[in-house]
Parts: sequence; structure tokens; C-alpha cells
Amino acid sequence: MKNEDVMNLARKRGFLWSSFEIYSGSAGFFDYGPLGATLKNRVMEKWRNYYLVREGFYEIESPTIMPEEALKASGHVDHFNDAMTQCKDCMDVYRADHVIRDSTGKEVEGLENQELTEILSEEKIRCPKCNGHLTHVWSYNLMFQTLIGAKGKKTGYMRPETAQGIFIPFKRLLRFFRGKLPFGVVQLGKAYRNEISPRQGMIRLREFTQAEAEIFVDPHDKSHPHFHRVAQDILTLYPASCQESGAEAIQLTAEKAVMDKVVASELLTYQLCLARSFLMELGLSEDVLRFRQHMSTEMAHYAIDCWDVEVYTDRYGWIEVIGIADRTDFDLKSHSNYSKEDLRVFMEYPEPLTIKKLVLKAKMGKFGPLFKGDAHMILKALEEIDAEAIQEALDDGGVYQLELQGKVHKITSDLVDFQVVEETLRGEKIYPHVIEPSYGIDRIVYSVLLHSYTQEDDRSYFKLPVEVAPVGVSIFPLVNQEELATVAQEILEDLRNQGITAEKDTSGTIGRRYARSDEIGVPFAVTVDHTSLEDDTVTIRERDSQEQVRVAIDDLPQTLHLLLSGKKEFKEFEARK
RNA sequence: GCGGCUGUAGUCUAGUCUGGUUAGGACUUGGGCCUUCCAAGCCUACGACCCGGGUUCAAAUCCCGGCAGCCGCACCA
Repeated sequence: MKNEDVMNLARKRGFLWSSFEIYSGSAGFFDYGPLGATLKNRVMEKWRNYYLVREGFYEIESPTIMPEEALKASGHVDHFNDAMTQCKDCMDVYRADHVIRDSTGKEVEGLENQELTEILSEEKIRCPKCNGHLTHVWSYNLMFQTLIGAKGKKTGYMRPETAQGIFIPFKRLLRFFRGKLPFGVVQLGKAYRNEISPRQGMIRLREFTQAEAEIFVDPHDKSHPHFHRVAQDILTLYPASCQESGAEAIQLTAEKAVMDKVVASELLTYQLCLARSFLMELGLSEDVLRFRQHMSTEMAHYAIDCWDVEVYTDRYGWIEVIGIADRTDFDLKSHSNYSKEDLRVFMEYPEPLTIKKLVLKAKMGKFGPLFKGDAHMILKALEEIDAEAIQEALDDGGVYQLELQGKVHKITSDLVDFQVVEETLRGEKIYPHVIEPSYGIDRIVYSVLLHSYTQEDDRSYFKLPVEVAPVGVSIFPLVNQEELATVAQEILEDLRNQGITAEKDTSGTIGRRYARSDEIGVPFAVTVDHTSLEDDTVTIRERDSQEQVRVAIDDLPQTLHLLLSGKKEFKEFEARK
């Protein structure tokens, strides 16, 4: 299997290995070795180039440990928490709420374990499979719990996603962006989930790296100013409807996907295109990529639309590497409710709005003496009520009955006047909607390794794009002789001083060295041969084609810069030869 | 979490059933020789019985427990 070959090579050459090996390891944790860490950093660098430089977003960094309240608001404390029960006979494990719902039809989400245990025994619920007895209900929370502070009185959790770190300081961020929508904030960092049984290598980790962007937008404007740039991109879409009917994925241009409302908005579609372009530049081809829409059953209740960007793997099938969702105003509203902070944005209308409105004015001379202490409270209550409704009631029966805290107050026409006033509205306060692309960096790195792995004849290597290859160039003396080795060493130092990642290898024969260099995906190799000693030229060999061109040693740094930045292709140099 | 199978250098593996000499080989890797372009050859070196306990004069080998991996079941907001 390709997965095995790739993971073996990745382990052997210092990309990836499972963590804590000398203590017999721990499932769900991976180390990035020297080349893996570099590769991952280059992928993240590229991501930053997309979202910070090109989209103009800003990055923040928040703590990985979060206090309980913050995760209460986000719903993670209550809903990340599965109530489990197990059959004492067949040992099958179930979610307690599912068993109860299936057997009694009761929706019991959110009840305490104690209550669920009681329901199980009162309703005499047995194992749905073998009718055996079920154990008491226990919680399995997917978050790692910890204690904050010396006395350990405050519960904290390792964050299960980086997104919350952006929602929480929203007020500060809004101020930073001077109060204007849309704006985007990103965070790259570790997130933690204590998976029950992670047995899928790099695919299901207990500690993983996310790159998330939260794009705060006007709910009424989900367009993107640069949509035309991606309008003709062809997307492989697998909408919920196709999944339900068992149909194949469909291919549409981005423009058509928006027009036909296959994807909910232009902005969301733009994000799909961005993700596609990002993955393709990492060497993933179109035929291993697709966008799968969440089915209504799997989508969070508050989301308008959600698409998983999936990559095909031989070992695990289609895997989600990026999730792109329109989360609406759920997160900000929820944090607003819990924190009592107003997390709305004042949206100014293009033109101030002038409206004519009927307003009730109390005649305080009569009103005050009549209601005495309650007068103030009644006035406040009347302000909340549409004045026209009151006027109507007075015209009809001469009295408007206001019920307040169990008391009925009679408002008669001699107590109030009505006036038409003009009011100017400059805008309104709204909760922005959030578009969230969430990238699983580890899965992307795995996909890049998997799909760049190439076997040709008897050589196998990672065909990594020049942009992310951990080492840019290998320097070899053709044979291991001192004069050649000296030149090679000089070139190595020169290139390193010019900011190029270079390695030298003098061991074994030249063929072996090429093979070793290819294996870790070094795109170019420079060979110092005897001609070099005569005319100060060397050859550059390209990894993929194994072709060589000869260049002057003096031109080497500049040539390699062009090649490694992707500004020039190797073929162009060949043509000149 | 449950059940089944498995665990010997970086990798692949012999040996385990039937306990007994210095745990053998191949590839890889380091050093050297040779070598004027794609893992050639020669010399040489490094390197392992998953961890803990038990049985025994003696444990890689038998027994128990743990850990990890694979497969199946379950779980995956």
C-alpha cells in the first residue's frame, strides 16, 4: 500500500515518526522530524502568504489552555461531552442519549449522567443488540482537562479548536479594524482532542495543528471583491443532494455554483476556490480533490452551509483536510450572552434613514399623581409598545389595558397625547456573520507527502513542489576527491550565506547521492566535476527529469533563487543550452 | 473501551512450537579503498530480543500484567 511506503520513507528519512517511542509510544501523537518540521513550516508559510498577504487578514496568537467559562459559551463543555453506557454482556459501548432516544423517543440531550442512569433503569432499557444490562452512564469528554493555579480550583481545558481564541477578543479586534466589516483574523496553532481510539496515523491526532481564519462579514453582503479572479475555476462539488441520491460528484465553475445556489454564497465559494488553489500549488491534483457538502444531519444547527475539502487516500478513502463553513452569528451571539458584553457591530446605512413615527407622550400632570410610584415603570413599558396600537385601542374603547407584574393599569385618553416625530437612523447594531475556513495542517502535510510520493523504475522519491521542499539544493563532488570536495564546500557556504537551504553529501557514489537527495524531495542537485576545476562551471540537475544544465559558479545563487522561487522553470534553462 | 492476532538493530527477517554456546542473515547507515554522472564492487565498523513481574540452575523462547501496532465492533460535537 502506498500509505505504508510513504510512512516508512517518512520515518526513515526524518519527516515523521510516532512520539515517545522509547517509552513504547502513545497513540494519537506524532513527532515532526527535521525534514517534517521544515516541510510543515513551509506549508504554514505558504498559508500565511495566502491569508495574510493576499487576503489582507491579520494573525493573532491566543493561549492553548482556556478557562471553563469560555468553552461553556462555545458549547464545548456541554456538547463535546458524550454520555456513554456499556452493555455488561456483549460489551458494546453506546451513547446513552442515543439508546434512550431510540427506545423511548425522548430527546434527553443535556441531562446529567445521574438522570440518564435513572432513565435507563426506570424505563428498563436494555442493550439494543443483545438485550443485556447496561452500566451506569459516564462522561467521555473529548477535551483534555487541567487545573489552573496553585490551588487548582479553576478548571481549564486544552483548546479543542483555535477558533474560539479569535471570537473571545472580538471587541478588541473590531477596534483594531476600526469598527468596519468585513475583516479577517487568523490563528495557526495546536488544538487538542482526547480521541477515544485514534488509530488512523496522521489522520486522527490527539494534538494537531490548525490554521483557521474567521472572516467577519455583513450578513447582507456575502460577496467578495475579487470573485471574478476565481469565477472560472472548476470545482468538483459533491452536494448533499447528490450524496443522498447516491449520485456522483459534479463539476461546475465557481460562477455557476453561485448562480445555481449550489453553494450558499459568493464568499463561501471564493473560499472553496482559495482552498483548491492552495492544495493544487502543494502538488495535489484535481482528481484527488473534492468538495463535500455537509448533510443536514451532520451540519451544526446554526450553520447555513458547510463544505469539507477532501483529499483521496488509498488507506483511508476520502479524508477531510479543510472545513469551510458559514457559521452565521452563532459564536459571537453565544459569547455575548455568556459574557454580557455587546459583541455587535454598528453598521452605518449608506444614507441616514429618516422615518416618521407616532410617539406617545404622557401628560405628566395627571399621569404622575394617578400612578404615583408605578408611573416610571409604566412609562418605560409603554415606550416598548407600538404607539399606533395604543392609539387604536383608545379610539375603539377609550381605554388601553396594560398588564404589568400581575397588575392591570388602565390608560385612558386623557392621560396621553400622540405626536408624529421624525427620527433619523444612521445605522443599526448587528452581529456579523462568520465565514470560517479551517485547515488541518497535519492532514495536509500527510496528503502532500502521500501524493508527491513517486515511484519510477527503481527509484522512489517525494516530488515536492520547490516552494515547500525542506532542502532546496544538494551539492555533490562527482567523486570524492579533495579538489572537488573543496569547491563543493565553498559553493555550499556561499549558497547558505545567500539564504538557500543547501546540503552537501560526499559519501558513496554519485548515483547513490542523487538517489538519497531525490528521496527527501530536494528539487535540484549541483555537481562539481573536473570541468568545474578548469572553467568554474557546475551542473544543476533537476530531480524530476534527471536532466542537467551547466552554469557558471558565479551565477549559481541567482539561478537557484529563480528556480526555487518558481520564477523560472528548469526547462527554460535547458532551452538556452 | 471490548475481542482476535502480533511485537527480534533504522528496515525486512531467521531463531520461539520442543527453554541451553557469542541471537544469524540481507538491506540501510558511519569510516576507508576504488570510481569522470544516477542506489555497482571490496574492506571495516556501529546497531536488536517492546516494558515489568513470575516459573526455572538457565527465558527472545513458557506464564501473568502493561504498552504499542494491525484487524473487527463501538465512538468520532
